[in-house]
Amino acid sequence: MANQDDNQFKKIISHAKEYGFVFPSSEIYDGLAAAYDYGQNGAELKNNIKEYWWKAMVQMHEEIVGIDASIFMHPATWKASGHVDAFNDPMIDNKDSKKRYRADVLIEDHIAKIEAKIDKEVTKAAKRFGDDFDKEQFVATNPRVLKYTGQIDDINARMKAALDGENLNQLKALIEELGIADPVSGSKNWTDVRQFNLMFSTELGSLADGANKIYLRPETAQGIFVNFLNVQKTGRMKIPFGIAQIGKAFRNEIIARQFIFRMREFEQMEMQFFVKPGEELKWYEYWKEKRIKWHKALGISEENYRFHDHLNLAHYANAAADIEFNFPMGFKELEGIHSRTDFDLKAHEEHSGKKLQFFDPHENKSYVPYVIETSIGLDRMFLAVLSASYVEETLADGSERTVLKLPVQLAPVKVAVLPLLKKDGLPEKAREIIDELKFDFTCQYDEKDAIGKRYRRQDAIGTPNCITVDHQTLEDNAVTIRYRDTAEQERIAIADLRNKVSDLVSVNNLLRKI
RNA sequence: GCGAAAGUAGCUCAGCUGGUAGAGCGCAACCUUGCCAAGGUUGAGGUCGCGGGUUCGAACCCCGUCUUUCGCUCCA
Repeated sequence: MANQDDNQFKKIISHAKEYGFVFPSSEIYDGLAAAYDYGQNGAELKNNIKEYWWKAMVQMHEEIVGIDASIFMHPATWKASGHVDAFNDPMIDNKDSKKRYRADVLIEDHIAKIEAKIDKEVTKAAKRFGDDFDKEQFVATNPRVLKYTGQIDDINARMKAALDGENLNQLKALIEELGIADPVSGSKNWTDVRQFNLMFSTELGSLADGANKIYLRPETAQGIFVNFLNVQKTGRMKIPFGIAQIGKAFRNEIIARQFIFRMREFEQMEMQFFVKPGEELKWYEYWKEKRIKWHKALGISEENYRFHDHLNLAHYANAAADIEFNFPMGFKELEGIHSRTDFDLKAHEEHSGKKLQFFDPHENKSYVPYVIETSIGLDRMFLAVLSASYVEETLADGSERTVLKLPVQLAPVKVAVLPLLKKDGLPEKAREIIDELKFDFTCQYDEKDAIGKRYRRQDAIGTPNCITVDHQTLEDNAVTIRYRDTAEQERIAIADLRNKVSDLVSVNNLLRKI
């Protein structure tokens, strides 16, 4: 099964390249790992996904507005958000098992073992002393326990010193000195400790003297939080309200893999919804519901989606769920809906010294709003749509075709206009039709090769409607419209084309379902 | 970063025990063609990933190197 899925994934990737959806980056220079470029059809599809999201979130909600924040942000932003510390993990590899660990976690696990020994002493003693047992006194006086607690304090102090001083050699020395072995292989054959900083840094200003180090944002959310006051004041926004944003983010992933699923440069579509404290879980449920509806409106088979509720919550969250999608490599996270409490705004208050609060006239008091975040990976959404649409099917006559059954509203090309023959004025008539339709739809003209071949070419890029001009068209101003999924045909007056196609492919159809 | 596999035309690949490149599809032009990957003619396109070595001679043998893909941590 895994093999077949793997195969399917490969086919989708090469189809994406062959038909101008996704190219490996800088390919003429042998490419750059895990960086990809969207081609002529990919860019259209991506834009259509963005449009669908933006309209569903911003246009359809009067209480939500959209912004477009800078990728560069003041370095203090990332102190406040916790990224400078939390995204700075010292890693170490075991050379025998090839497993990678966080160095501090290894040491903490070692400490936990010592703590377990203390517990054992306590349990033993409790048994021995019976009812008279005073645990606190025992722990404070028993020489063996004291020895253990002394060890723990010592290790903690040295680990803290090494981490604070970013002294990776000290960390490794500590691991070796404690005789920590890989839990998998039991081996003590370690590599050096290396720092994996998940944020990309660069220098602001042309002089790289090191004083002006800034980061490329690792998430778009902070651009929203730092503009909370600006938007609230200038837009006269009342709680509850939301701020939406689509934009690039950058993470120096150790392993960026699986096509466009995990890239170091990626695009997010995020919305932060500010609510009254105490009402966050109500809104959390509301947005979970809303967001899954957004997905399901696309008509992609529903068993491809599932919720995954987080049990272990991040320090800033009090509820979190992922919408997972059945990608070619299995169910993986596509979107996150998180109740982020007031963690971010509070942190920015502390670091900036500005009051990031909302004055509630009904309660006659100010408070820091709580935040519900919806955050979807645009590239992942693209991959979800693409992989769910890719179909190889056998037609009634036994011939095969590869067709992208994209949600028609997202298709890169909405209409292909094809003269049945490349003569007798049919091409001219086809051009006339395009010149009229191009104001409303992305169109493509094709006169090369036999008609069947042209249909298949359009199938391969997911064009929902093919319009064929024949000799009769010149007499009665009617054409044949052929539908992608069924290959069925219908005769229709040219004058009715615009409305007909619009009814079929308008994003409004999706928005009304949410 | 570590381990494994692979790099020949736009794509998929062939190329024998070393004798300096081929097929199918695709692409372009013309002819033919009345609706689901039709036929014909012609053409464009490759210093065989890169560097070195062995040899009279290397796509092929040897060494190195680069890149990509897949596994190991995390996440949108």
